[in-house]
Amino acid sequence: MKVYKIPEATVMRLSIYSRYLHQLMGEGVETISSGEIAHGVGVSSAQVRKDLAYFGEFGTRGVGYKVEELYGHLMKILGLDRNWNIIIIGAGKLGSALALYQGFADRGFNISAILDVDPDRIGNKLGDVKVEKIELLDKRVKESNVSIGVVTVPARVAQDVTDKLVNAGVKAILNFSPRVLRVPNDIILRNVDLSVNLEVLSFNLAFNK
Amino acid sequence: MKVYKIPEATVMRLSIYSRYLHQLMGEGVETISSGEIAHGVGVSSAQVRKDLAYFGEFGTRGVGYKVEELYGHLMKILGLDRNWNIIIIGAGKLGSALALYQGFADRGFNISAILDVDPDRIGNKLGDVKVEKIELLDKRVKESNVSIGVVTVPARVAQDVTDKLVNAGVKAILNFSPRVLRVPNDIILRNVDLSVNLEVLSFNLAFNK
DNA sequence: ATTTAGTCGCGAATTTTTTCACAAGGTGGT
DNA sequence: ACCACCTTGTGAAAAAATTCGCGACTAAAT
Ligand SMILES: NC(=O)c1ccc[n+]([C@@H]2O[C@H](COP(=O)([O-])OP(=O)(O)OC[C@H]3O[C@@H](n4cnc5c(N)ncnc54)[C@H](O)[C@@H]3O)[C@@H](O)[C@H]2O)c1
Ligand SMILES: NC(=O)c1ccc[n+]([C@@H]2O[C@H](COP(=O)([O-])OP(=O)(O)OC[C@H]3O[C@@H](n4cnc5c(N)ncnc54)[C@H](O)[C@@H]3O)[C@@H](O)[C@H]2O)c1
Repeated sequence: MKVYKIPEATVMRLSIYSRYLHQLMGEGVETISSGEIAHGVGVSSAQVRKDLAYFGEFGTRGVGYKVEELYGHLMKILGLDRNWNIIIIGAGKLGSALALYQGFADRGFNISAILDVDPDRIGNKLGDVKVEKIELLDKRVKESNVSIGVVTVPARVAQDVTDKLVNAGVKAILNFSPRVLRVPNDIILRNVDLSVNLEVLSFNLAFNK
Repeated sequence: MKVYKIPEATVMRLSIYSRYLHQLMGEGVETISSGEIAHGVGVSSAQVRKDLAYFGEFGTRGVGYKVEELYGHLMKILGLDRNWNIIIIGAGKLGSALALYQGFADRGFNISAILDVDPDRIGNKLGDVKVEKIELLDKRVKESNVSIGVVTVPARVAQDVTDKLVNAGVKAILNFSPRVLRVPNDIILRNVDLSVNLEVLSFNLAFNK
Protein backbone atom coordinates (compact mmCIF):
# COMPACT_ATOMS: atom_id res chain seq x y z
CA MET A 1 0.00 0.00 0.00
CA LYS A 2 1.47 3.29 -1.13
CA VAL A 3 0.54 6.18 1.03
CA TYR A 4 2.19 9.52 1.35
CA LYS A 5 -0.01 11.21 3.87
CA ILE A 6 -0.87 9.48 7.11
CA PRO A 7 -3.68 11.11 9.07
CA GLU A 8 -2.37 12.61 12.24
CA ALA A 9 -5.20 10.98 14.15
CA THR A 10 -3.89 7.65 12.94
CA VAL A 11 -0.43 8.37 14.30
CA MET A 12 -1.87 9.35 17.66
CA ARG A 13 -3.87 6.15 17.80
CA LEU A 14 -0.84 4.07 16.88
CA SER A 15 0.92 5.54 19.88
CA ILE A 16 -2.02 4.55 22.04
CA TYR A 17 -2.22 1.06 20.56
CA SER A 18 1.46 0.57 21.25
CA ARG A 19 1.01 1.51 24.88
CA TYR A 20 -1.93 -0.84 25.20
CA LEU A 21 0.05 -3.66 23.63
CA HIS A 22 2.86 -2.99 26.08
CA GLN A 23 0.40 -3.37 28.89
CA LEU A 24 -0.87 -6.63 27.40
CA MET A 25 2.67 -7.96 27.11
CA GLY A 26 3.06 -7.33 30.82
CA GLU A 27 -0.07 -9.38 31.39
CA GLY A 28 1.31 -12.24 29.32
CA VAL A 29 -1.18 -11.95 26.47
CA GLU A 30 0.28 -13.42 23.26
CA THR A 31 -2.37 -12.93 20.62
CA ILE A 32 -5.03 -10.29 20.14
CA SER A 33 -7.67 -9.34 17.59
CA SER A 34 -8.38 -5.90 16.17
CA GLY A 35 -11.68 -6.03 18.02
CA GLU A 36 -9.99 -6.55 21.36
CA ILE A 37 -7.51 -3.75 20.74
CA ALA A 38 -10.42 -1.57 19.69
CA HIS A 39 -12.32 -2.32 22.86
CA GLY A 40 -9.23 -1.75 24.96
CA VAL A 41 -8.59 1.72 23.66
CA GLY A 42 -12.10 2.82 22.76
CA VAL A 43 -12.25 2.89 18.96
CA SER A 44 -13.81 0.64 16.30
CA SER A 45 -12.11 -2.51 15.06
CA ALA A 46 -12.27 -1.24 11.49
CA GLN A 47 -10.39 1.82 12.65
CA VAL A 48 -7.64 -0.31 14.14
CA ARG A 49 -7.28 -2.37 10.98
CA LYS A 50 -7.34 0.69 8.75
CA ASP A 51 -4.71 2.45 10.83
CA LEU A 52 -2.42 -0.56 10.62
CA ALA A 53 -3.10 -1.03 6.91
CA TYR A 54 -1.30 2.22 6.13
CA PHE A 55 1.92 0.50 7.06
CA GLY A 56 1.60 -3.13 6.06
CA GLU A 57 0.02 -6.45 6.94
CA PHE A 58 0.83 -7.39 10.47
CA GLY A 59 -1.88 -9.89 11.32
CA THR A 60 -3.00 -13.37 10.36
CA ARG A 61 -6.48 -13.78 8.96
CA GLY A 62 -8.69 -15.82 11.15
CA VAL A 63 -6.30 -15.42 14.05
CA GLY A 64 -5.35 -11.86 14.89
CA TYR A 65 -2.05 -10.26 15.79
CA LYS A 66 0.87 -11.50 17.83
CA VAL A 67 1.09 -8.92 20.56
CA GLU A 68 4.84 -8.73 20.81
CA GLU A 69 5.33 -8.67 17.07
CA LEU A 70 2.76 -5.96 16.47
CA TYR A 71 4.23 -3.93 19.31
CA GLY A 72 7.62 -4.15 17.63
CA HIS A 73 6.19 -2.97 14.33
CA LEU A 74 4.43 -0.04 15.98
CA MET A 75 7.53 1.05 17.86
CA LYS A 76 9.44 0.96 14.61
CA ILE A 77 6.75 2.91 12.76
CA LEU A 78 6.64 5.53 15.51
CA GLY A 79 10.40 5.92 15.34
CA LEU A 80 10.76 4.60 18.87
CA ASP A 81 13.23 1.89 17.92
CA ARG A 82 15.89 4.47 18.66
CA ASN A 83 16.51 7.23 21.16
CA TRP A 84 15.71 10.90 20.67
CA ASN A 85 17.56 13.67 22.37
CA ILE A 86 15.39 16.52 23.57
CA ILE A 87 16.07 19.88 25.16
CA ILE A 88 13.68 21.70 27.44
CA ILE A 89 13.69 25.49 27.43
CA GLY A 90 12.13 26.95 30.56
CA ALA A 91 12.72 25.17 33.87
CA GLY A 92 9.58 26.55 35.48
CA LYS A 93 6.64 24.62 36.82
CA LEU A 94 5.75 22.83 33.64
CA GLY A 95 9.27 22.38 32.31
CA SER A 96 10.32 20.84 35.62
CA ALA A 97 7.35 18.48 35.66
CA LEU A 98 8.22 17.31 32.16
CA ALA A 99 11.90 16.98 32.98
CA LEU A 100 11.14 14.77 35.96
CA TYR A 101 8.64 12.58 34.16
CA GLN A 102 9.95 9.05 33.92
CA GLY A 103 7.49 8.09 31.19
CA PHE A 104 9.45 9.91 28.50
CA ALA A 105 12.71 8.16 29.26
CA ASP A 106 10.84 4.85 29.19
CA ARG A 107 9.88 5.52 25.59
CA GLY A 108 13.35 6.49 24.48
CA PHE A 109 13.25 10.25 24.95
CA ASN A 110 16.46 11.39 26.52
CA ILE A 111 16.63 14.82 28.11
CA SER A 112 19.95 16.27 27.02
CA ALA A 113 19.58 19.66 28.64
CA ILE A 114 17.24 22.03 30.46
CA LEU A 115 17.86 25.74 30.10
CA ASP A 116 16.51 28.85 31.79
CA VAL A 117 17.36 32.51 32.29
CA ASP A 118 16.54 32.73 35.97
CA PRO A 119 19.72 32.64 38.10
CA ASP A 120 17.68 31.12 40.94
CA ARG A 121 16.86 28.11 38.80
CA ILE A 122 20.18 27.68 37.06
CA GLY A 123 22.19 25.03 38.88
CA ASN A 124 19.16 23.21 40.26
CA LYS A 125 19.13 19.52 39.59
CA LEU A 126 16.06 18.02 37.93
CA GLY A 127 16.60 14.30 38.02
CA ASP A 128 19.91 13.59 36.35
CA VAL A 129 20.09 16.90 34.57
CA LYS A 130 21.18 20.27 35.87
CA VAL A 131 19.41 23.43 34.79
CA GLU A 132 21.84 25.53 32.76
CA LYS A 133 21.88 29.04 31.39
CA ILE A 134 20.08 29.78 28.15
CA GLU A 135 23.29 30.91 26.48
CA LEU A 136 24.27 27.25 26.15
CA LEU A 137 21.35 26.52 23.82
CA ASP A 138 23.31 26.38 20.61
CA LYS A 139 26.16 24.43 22.14
CA ARG A 140 23.95 21.81 23.79
CA VAL A 141 21.77 21.24 20.75
CA LYS A 142 24.79 20.73 18.53
CA GLU A 143 26.99 18.66 20.79
CA SER A 144 24.17 16.33 21.84
CA ASN A 145 22.55 16.15 18.43
CA VAL A 146 19.22 17.26 19.84
CA SER A 147 16.26 16.73 17.51
CA ILE A 148 13.37 17.96 19.61
CA GLY A 149 12.98 21.24 21.50
CA VAL A 150 10.34 21.61 24.18
CA VAL A 151 9.16 25.16 24.77
CA THR A 152 7.94 25.84 28.31
CA VAL A 153 8.68 29.53 28.64
CA PRO A 154 6.20 32.39 29.03
CA ALA A 155 4.30 33.25 25.84
CA ARG A 156 6.04 36.58 25.30
CA VAL A 157 9.44 34.92 24.78
CA ALA A 158 8.21 31.75 23.10
CA GLN A 159 8.84 32.92 19.55
CA ASP A 160 12.29 34.15 20.44
CA VAL A 161 13.23 30.85 22.06
CA THR A 162 11.77 28.97 19.10
CA ASP A 163 13.88 30.93 16.65
CA LYS A 164 16.96 30.10 18.67
CA LEU A 165 16.06 26.42 18.68
CA VAL A 166 15.52 26.42 14.95
CA ASN A 167 18.78 28.21 14.33
CA ALA A 168 20.60 25.75 16.51
CA GLY A 169 19.38 22.93 14.31
CA VAL A 170 16.46 21.39 16.16
CA LYS A 171 14.13 19.57 13.76
CA ALA A 172 10.93 19.47 15.80
CA ILE A 173 9.32 21.61 18.47
CA LEU A 174 6.76 20.83 21.12
CA ASN A 175 5.23 24.09 22.23
CA PHE A 176 3.37 24.44 25.51
CA SER A 177 3.02 28.18 25.42
CA PRO A 178 -0.31 29.69 24.38
CA ARG A 179 1.18 31.45 21.39
CA VAL A 180 1.04 30.69 17.69
CA LEU A 181 4.63 30.08 16.66
CA ARG A 182 6.13 30.62 13.22
CA VAL A 183 8.64 28.07 12.09
CA PRO A 184 10.18 27.25 8.70
CA ASN A 185 8.35 24.65 6.62
CA ASP A 186 10.81 21.88 7.30
CA ILE A 187 10.44 22.16 11.06
CA ILE A 188 7.80 19.99 12.69
CA LEU A 189 5.72 21.90 15.20
CA ARG A 190 3.15 20.62 17.65
CA ASN A 191 1.23 22.67 20.14
CA VAL A 192 -0.04 21.35 23.42
CA ASP A 193 -2.56 23.83 24.56
CA LEU A 194 -3.81 23.00 28.02
CA SER A 195 -6.16 25.97 28.21
CA VAL A 196 -7.83 24.91 24.99
CA ASN A 197 -8.47 21.51 26.50
CA LEU A 198 -10.20 22.97 29.52
CA GLU A 199 -12.15 25.32 27.30
CA VAL A 200 -13.42 22.49 25.14
CA LEU A 201 -14.79 20.96 28.33
CA SER A 202 -16.32 24.28 29.26
CA PHE A 203 -17.93 24.53 25.84
CA ASN A 204 -19.40 21.06 26.08
CA LEU A 205 -20.69 21.70 29.58
CA ALA A 206 -22.26 24.97 28.57
CA PHE A 207 -23.50 24.07 25.09
CA ASN A 208 -25.08 20.66 25.57
CA LYS A 209 -27.67 21.78 28.02
CA MET B 1 -28.13 27.96 10.90
CA LYS B 2 -29.34 24.90 12.77
CA VAL B 3 -26.55 22.63 13.83
CA TYR B 4 -26.49 19.95 16.43
CA LYS B 5 -22.99 18.71 16.11
CA ILE B 6 -20.10 21.15 16.21
CA PRO B 7 -16.78 19.70 15.10
CA GLU B 8 -14.41 19.48 18.00
CA ALA B 9 -11.70 21.05 15.86
CA THR B 10 -13.98 24.05 15.49
CA VAL B 11 -14.32 24.41 19.26
CA MET B 12 -10.58 24.23 19.71
CA ARG B 13 -10.08 26.91 17.08
CA LEU B 14 -12.70 29.14 18.69
CA SER B 15 -10.69 28.98 21.89
CA ILE B 16 -7.60 30.01 19.97
CA TYR B 17 -9.42 32.80 18.14
CA SER B 18 -10.67 34.14 21.43
CA ARG B 19 -7.17 34.26 22.85
CA TYR B 20 -5.90 36.01 19.75
CA LEU B 21 -8.70 38.55 19.96
CA HIS B 22 -7.83 39.16 23.59
CA GLN B 23 -4.29 39.90 22.54
CA LEU B 24 -5.56 42.30 19.85
CA MET B 25 -7.73 44.09 22.38
CA GLY B 26 -4.61 44.66 24.44
CA GLU B 27 -2.99 46.20 21.38
CA GLY B 28 -5.94 48.50 20.87
CA VAL B 29 -7.16 46.94 17.62
CA GLU B 30 -10.86 47.64 17.10
CA THR B 31 -11.78 45.92 13.87
CA ILE B 32 -10.46 42.82 12.17
CA SER B 33 -11.23 40.71 9.12
CA SER B 34 -11.49 36.95 8.95
CA GLY B 35 -8.35 36.99 6.84
CA GLU B 36 -6.37 38.77 9.52
CA ILE B 37 -7.59 36.42 12.23
CA ALA B 38 -6.72 33.54 9.95
CA HIS B 39 -3.23 34.84 9.40
CA GLY B 40 -2.79 35.49 13.09
CA VAL B 41 -3.59 31.97 14.15
CA GLY B 42 -2.50 30.02 11.09
CA VAL B 43 -5.67 28.82 9.41
CA SER B 44 -7.62 29.86 6.29
CA SER B 45 -10.07 32.75 6.29
CA ALA B 46 -12.84 30.48 5.04
CA GLN B 47 -12.19 28.30 8.05
CA VAL B 48 -12.61 31.22 10.40
CA ARG B 49 -15.86 32.28 8.80
CA LYS B 50 -17.21 28.74 8.70
CA ASP B 51 -16.36 28.18 12.35
CA LEU B 52 -18.18 31.35 13.33
CA ALA B 53 -21.12 30.55 11.07
CA TYR B 54 -22.05 27.60 13.27
CA PHE B 55 -23.10 30.09 15.90
CA GLY B 56 -24.46 33.12 14.13
CA GLU B 57 -23.52 36.20 12.16
CA PHE B 58 -21.05 38.31 14.04
CA GLY B 59 -19.47 40.42 11.33
CA THR B 60 -20.34 43.22 8.96
CA ARG B 61 -19.94 42.55 5.24
CA GLY B 62 -17.36 44.72 3.66
CA VAL B 63 -15.96 45.62 7.06
CA GLY B 64 -15.09 42.69 9.25
CA TYR B 65 -15.61 42.05 12.94
CA LYS B 66 -15.48 44.34 15.93
CA VAL B 67 -12.76 42.76 18.02
CA GLU B 68 -14.33 43.35 21.40
CA GLU B 69 -17.76 42.27 20.27
CA LEU B 70 -16.57 39.08 18.63
CA TYR B 71 -14.47 38.29 21.67
CA GLY B 72 -17.57 38.60 23.80
CA HIS B 73 -19.52 36.26 21.56
CA LEU B 74 -16.74 33.69 21.61
CA MET B 75 -16.41 33.79 25.38
CA LYS B 76 -20.14 33.25 25.65
CA ILE B 77 -20.08 30.38 23.15
CA LEU B 78 -17.20 28.72 24.97
CA GLY B 79 -19.05 28.96 28.25
CA LEU B 80 -16.45 31.34 29.63
CA ASP B 81 -18.95 34.03 30.53
CA ARG B 82 -19.12 32.34 33.91
CA ASN B 83 -16.75 30.62 36.32
CA TRP B 84 -16.12 26.90 36.53
CA ASN B 85 -15.03 25.16 39.65
CA ILE B 86 -12.45 22.49 39.15
CA ILE B 87 -10.80 19.94 41.41
CA ILE B 88 -7.34 18.48 40.87
CA ILE B 89 -6.65 14.95 42.02
CA GLY B 90 -2.94 14.24 42.44
CA ALA B 91 -0.72 17.02 43.75
CA GLY B 92 2.42 15.63 42.13
CA LYS B 93 4.63 17.32 39.61
CA LEU B 94 1.99 17.84 36.99
CA GLY B 95 -0.91 18.51 39.31
CA SER B 96 1.14 21.17 41.10
CA ALA B 97 2.16 22.83 37.87
CA LEU B 98 -1.47 23.03 36.80
CA ALA B 99 -2.60 24.26 40.21
CA LEU B 100 -0.09 27.10 40.12
CA TYR B 101 -0.84 28.13 36.56
CA GLN B 102 -2.32 31.59 36.50
CA GLY B 103 -3.67 31.18 32.96
CA PHE B 104 -6.58 29.04 34.09
CA ALA B 105 -7.81 31.51 36.67
CA ASP B 106 -7.58 34.24 34.04
CA ARG B 107 -10.08 32.35 31.93
CA GLY B 108 -12.52 31.73 34.75
CA PHE B 109 -11.39 28.35 35.99
CA ASN B 110 -11.36 28.35 39.74
CA ILE B 111 -9.45 25.66 41.58
CA SER B 112 -11.71 24.60 44.42
CA ALA B 113 -9.52 21.84 45.81
CA ILE B 114 -6.40 19.75 45.27
CA LEU B 115 -6.32 16.28 46.78
CA ASP B 116 -3.65 13.65 47.27
CA VAL B 117 -2.95 10.53 49.32
CA ASP B 118 0.65 11.30 50.20
CA PRO B 119 0.93 12.63 53.79
CA ASP B 120 4.05 14.53 52.75
CA ARG B 121 2.06 16.54 50.26
CA ILE B 122 -1.10 17.03 52.25
CA GLY B 123 -1.00 20.43 53.91
CA ASN B 124 1.30 21.99 51.33
CA LYS B 125 0.06 25.23 49.91
CA LEU B 126 -0.16 25.57 46.13
CA GLY B 127 -1.04 29.17 45.50
CA ASP B 128 -4.19 29.91 47.43
CA VAL B 129 -5.19 26.32 47.85
CA LYS B 130 -3.98 23.77 50.35
CA VAL B 131 -3.47 20.15 49.36
CA GLU B 132 -5.98 18.03 51.24
CA LYS B 133 -6.54 14.35 51.76
CA ILE B 134 -8.32 12.34 49.11
CA GLU B 135 -11.09 11.36 51.51
CA LEU B 136 -12.51 14.87 51.09
CA LEU B 137 -13.24 14.29 47.41
CA ASP B 138 -16.97 13.82 47.73
CA LYS B 139 -17.37 16.63 50.22
CA ARG B 140 -15.38 19.17 48.21
CA VAL B 141 -17.06 18.36 44.91
CA LYS B 142 -20.49 18.73 46.42
CA GLU B 143 -19.98 21.75 48.61
CA SER B 144 -18.16 23.74 45.92
CA ASN B 145 -20.36 22.57 43.07
CA VAL B 146 -17.34 21.35 41.12
CA SER B 147 -18.02 20.60 37.45
CA ILE B 148 -14.60 19.55 36.21
CA GLY B 149 -12.20 17.00 37.66
CA VAL B 150 -8.56 16.98 36.61
CA VAL B 151 -6.82 13.61 36.94
CA THR B 152 -3.07 13.84 37.56
CA VAL B 153 -2.47 10.62 39.47
CA PRO B 154 -0.43 7.60 38.38
CA ALA B 155 -2.07 5.48 35.68
CA ARG B 156 -2.78 2.52 37.94
CA VAL B 157 -5.16 4.54 40.14
CA ALA B 158 -6.59 6.78 37.43
CA GLN B 159 -9.73 4.72 36.85
CA ASP B 160 -10.39 4.48 40.56
CA VAL B 161 -10.05 8.23 41.02
CA THR B 162 -12.23 8.81 37.97
CA ASP B 163 -14.99 6.62 39.37
CA LYS B 164 -14.89 8.59 42.60
CA LEU B 165 -15.13 11.87 40.70
CA VAL B 166 -18.08 10.64 38.69
CA ASN B 167 -19.84 9.36 41.79
CA ALA B 168 -19.30 12.66 43.50
CA GLY B 169 -21.11 14.40 40.67
CA VAL B 170 -18.41 15.88 38.48
CA LYS B 171 -19.69 16.42 34.93
CA ALA B 172 -16.42 16.54 32.99
CA ILE B 173 -12.97 15.05 33.38
CA LEU B 174 -9.61 16.11 32.04
CA ASN B 175 -7.32 13.12 32.19
CA PHE B 176 -3.54 13.46 32.06
CA SER B 177 -2.76 9.85 32.87
CA PRO B 178 -1.77 7.52 30.05
CA ARG B 179 -4.73 5.26 30.61
CA VAL B 180 -7.97 4.80 28.72
CA LEU B 181 -10.69 5.74 31.18
CA ARG B 182 -14.26 4.45 31.21
CA VAL B 183 -16.93 6.96 32.11
CA PRO B 184 -20.72 6.97 31.77
CA ASN B 185 -22.10 8.43 28.55
CA ASP B 186 -23.21 11.68 30.09
CA ILE B 187 -19.75 12.50 31.42
CA ILE B 188 -17.49 14.53 29.18
CA LEU B 189 -14.00 13.12 29.01
CA ARG B 190 -10.88 14.59 27.44
CA ASN B 191 -7.46 13.08 27.46
CA VAL B 192 -4.28 15.08 27.33
CA ASP B 193 -1.62 12.64 26.41
CA LEU B 194 1.79 14.25 26.54
CA SER B 195 3.62 11.10 25.50
CA VAL B 196 1.48 10.79 22.42
CA ASN B 197 2.46 14.32 21.46
CA LEU B 198 6.14 13.55 21.66
CA GLU B 199 5.61 10.33 19.78
CA VAL B 200 3.84 12.08 16.94
CA LEU B 201 6.96 14.22 16.62
CA SER B 202 9.10 11.12 16.70
CA PHE B 203 6.98 9.57 13.97
CA ASN B 204 7.27 12.60 11.77
CA LEU B 205 10.99 12.83 12.30
CA ALA B 206 11.48 9.16 11.52
CA PHE B 207 8.92 8.77 8.75
CA ASN B 208 9.44 11.83 6.58
CA LYS B 209 13.00 11.08 5.66
C1' DA C 1 -12.14 -33.79 4.21
C1' DT C 2 -15.50 -30.90 5.37
C1' DT C 3 -17.72 -27.77 8.14
C1' DT C 4 -17.91 -24.05 11.40
C1' DA C 5 -16.43 -20.11 13.51
C1' DG C 6 -13.65 -16.90 13.58
C1' DT C 7 -10.40 -12.61 11.79
C1' DC C 8 -7.79 -9.73 8.62
C1' DG C 9 -7.17 -6.65 4.53
C1' DC C 10 -9.06 -3.59 1.71
C1' DG C 11 -12.15 -1.43 -1.87
C1' DA C 12 -16.40 0.99 -1.67
C1' DA C 13 -19.79 3.74 0.61
C1' DT C 14 -20.62 7.06 3.91
C1' DT C 15 -19.81 10.76 6.91
C1' DT C 16 -17.28 14.63 8.34
C1' DT C 17 -14.48 18.54 7.58
C1' DT C 18 -12.36 21.85 4.72
C1' DT C 19 -12.06 24.70 0.76
C1' DC C 20 -14.06 27.18 -3.03
C1' DA C 21 -16.51 30.73 -5.18
C1' DC C 22 -19.78 34.18 -5.34
C1' DA C 23 -24.06 36.81 -4.18
C1' DA C 24 -25.25 40.06 -0.73
C1' DG C 25 -24.24 43.82 1.70
C1' DG C 26 -21.43 47.64 3.45
C1' DT C 27 -17.89 51.82 2.95
C1' DG C 28 -15.82 55.77 1.08
C1' DG C 29 -14.72 58.74 -2.69
C1' DT C 30 -16.45 61.68 -6.19
C1' DA D 1 -26.43 58.98 -6.62
C1' DC D 2 -23.19 56.18 -8.43
C1' DC D 3 -19.07 53.54 -8.63
C1' DA D 4 -15.10 51.00 -7.13
C1' DC D 5 -13.70 48.24 -3.74
C1' DC D 6 -14.01 45.39 0.47
C1' DT D 7 -15.51 41.46 3.37
C1' DT D 8 -19.02 38.43 5.14
C1' DG D 9 -22.04 34.36 5.00
C1' DT D 10 -23.09 30.29 2.83
C1' DG D 11 -24.42 26.75 -0.59
C1' DA D 12 -21.77 23.62 -3.35
C1' DA D 13 -17.66 21.09 -4.39
C1' DA D 14 -13.72 18.79 -2.85
C1' DA D 15 -10.97 16.41 0.26
C1' DA D 16 -10.20 13.72 4.22
C1' DA D 17 -11.43 10.40 7.56
C1' DT D 18 -14.30 6.78 9.16
C1' DT D 19 -17.31 2.92 8.67
C1' DC D 20 -19.18 -0.86 6.05
C1' DG D 21 -19.17 -5.21 3.82
C1' DC D 22 -17.22 -9.06 2.19
C1' DG D 23 -13.67 -12.06 -0.05
C1' DA D 24 -9.63 -14.46 1.54
C1' DC D 25 -7.57 -17.00 4.79
C1' DT D 26 -6.77 -19.82 9.42
C1' DA D 27 -7.70 -23.02 13.10
C1' DA D 28 -10.20 -26.40 15.24
C1' DA D 29 -13.82 -29.71 15.62
C1' DT D 30 -16.15 -33.58 13.68
N1 LIG E 1 2.01 25.43 34.32
C1 LIG E 1 0.97 25.04 33.62
O1 LIG E 1 0.20 24.22 34.09
C2 LIG E 1 0.72 25.57 32.26
C3 LIG E 1 -0.52 25.31 31.67
C4 LIG E 1 -0.76 25.78 30.38
C5 LIG E 1 0.21 26.48 29.71
N2 LIG E 1 1.38 26.73 30.30
C6 LIG E 1 2.37 27.49 29.55
O2 LIG E 1 3.63 26.88 29.67
C7 LIG E 1 4.64 27.88 29.75
C8 LIG E 1 5.41 27.70 31.03
O3 LIG E 1 4.52 27.73 32.11
P1 LIG E 1 5.02 27.59 33.60
O4 LIG E 1 3.82 27.49 34.43
O5 LIG E 1 6.03 26.52 33.69
O6 LIG E 1 5.69 29.01 33.83
P2 LIG E 1 6.88 29.39 34.82
O7 LIG E 1 6.88 30.84 34.97
O8 LIG E 1 6.83 28.51 36.02
O9 LIG E 1 8.16 28.93 33.99
C9 LIG E 1 8.66 29.63 32.93
C10 LIG E 1 10.17 29.54 33.01
O10 LIG E 1 10.74 30.07 31.82
C11 LIG E 1 11.89 30.81 32.20
N3 LIG E 1 12.20 31.77 31.14
C12 LIG E 1 11.67 33.00 30.94
N4 LIG E 1 12.22 33.55 29.84
C13 LIG E 1 13.11 32.67 29.36
C14 LIG E 1 13.97 32.69 28.25
N5 LIG E 1 14.01 33.70 27.40
N6 LIG E 1 14.76 31.60 28.05
C15 LIG E 1 14.71 30.55 28.87
N7 LIG E 1 13.90 30.48 29.95
C16 LIG E 1 13.10 31.54 30.16
C17 LIG E 1 11.54 31.45 33.51
O11 LIG E 1 12.70 31.79 34.21
C18 LIG E 1 10.76 30.34 34.17
O12 LIG E 1 11.60 29.49 34.92
C19 LIG E 1 3.93 29.22 29.68
O13 LIG E 1 3.94 29.67 28.36
C20 LIG E 1 2.52 28.87 30.09
O14 LIG E 1 1.59 29.74 29.50
C21 LIG E 1 1.67 26.29 31.56
N1 LIG F 1 4.85 14.92 34.86
C1 LIG F 1 4.68 14.91 33.56
O1 LIG F 1 5.31 15.64 32.84
C2 LIG F 1 3.73 13.95 32.93
C3 LIG F 1 3.77 13.78 31.55
C4 LIG F 1 2.87 12.90 30.95
C5 LIG F 1 1.97 12.22 31.73
N2 LIG F 1 1.95 12.40 33.05
C6 LIG F 1 0.97 11.64 33.82
O2 LIG F 1 0.36 12.46 34.77
C7 LIG F 1 0.13 11.75 35.95
C8 LIG F 1 0.81 12.46 37.09
O3 LIG F 1 2.18 12.59 36.80
P1 LIG F 1 3.19 13.27 37.79
O4 LIG F 1 4.46 13.38 37.08
O5 LIG F 1 2.58 14.47 38.37
O6 LIG F 1 3.33 12.12 38.90
P2 LIG F 1 3.67 12.32 40.45
O7 LIG F 1 4.06 10.98 40.94
O8 LIG F 1 4.56 13.47 40.63
O9 LIG F 1 2.27 12.71 41.06
C9 LIG F 1 1.23 11.81 41.26
C10 LIG F 1 0.55 12.21 42.57
O10 LIG F 1 -0.63 11.44 42.71
C11 LIG F 1 -0.73 11.09 44.08
N3 LIG F 1 -1.60 9.93 44.19
C12 LIG F 1 -1.31 8.62 44.04
N4 LIG F 1 -2.40 7.87 44.21
C13 LIG F 1 -3.40 8.72 44.50
C14 LIG F 1 -4.77 8.52 44.80
N5 LIG F 1 -5.33 7.32 44.79
N6 LIG F 1 -5.52 9.61 45.05
C15 LIG F 1 -4.96 10.83 45.03
N7 LIG F 1 -3.67 11.09 44.75
C16 LIG F 1 -2.91 10.02 44.50
C17 LIG F 1 0.68 10.82 44.51
O11 LIG F 1 0.79 10.92 45.91
C18 LIG F 1 1.42 11.93 43.79
O12 LIG F 1 1.49 13.10 44.57
C19 LIG F 1 0.65 10.36 35.72
O13 LIG F 1 -0.40 9.53 35.31
C20 LIG F 1 1.61 10.53 34.60
O14 LIG F 1 1.72 9.37 33.80
C21 LIG F 1 2.82 13.25 33.67
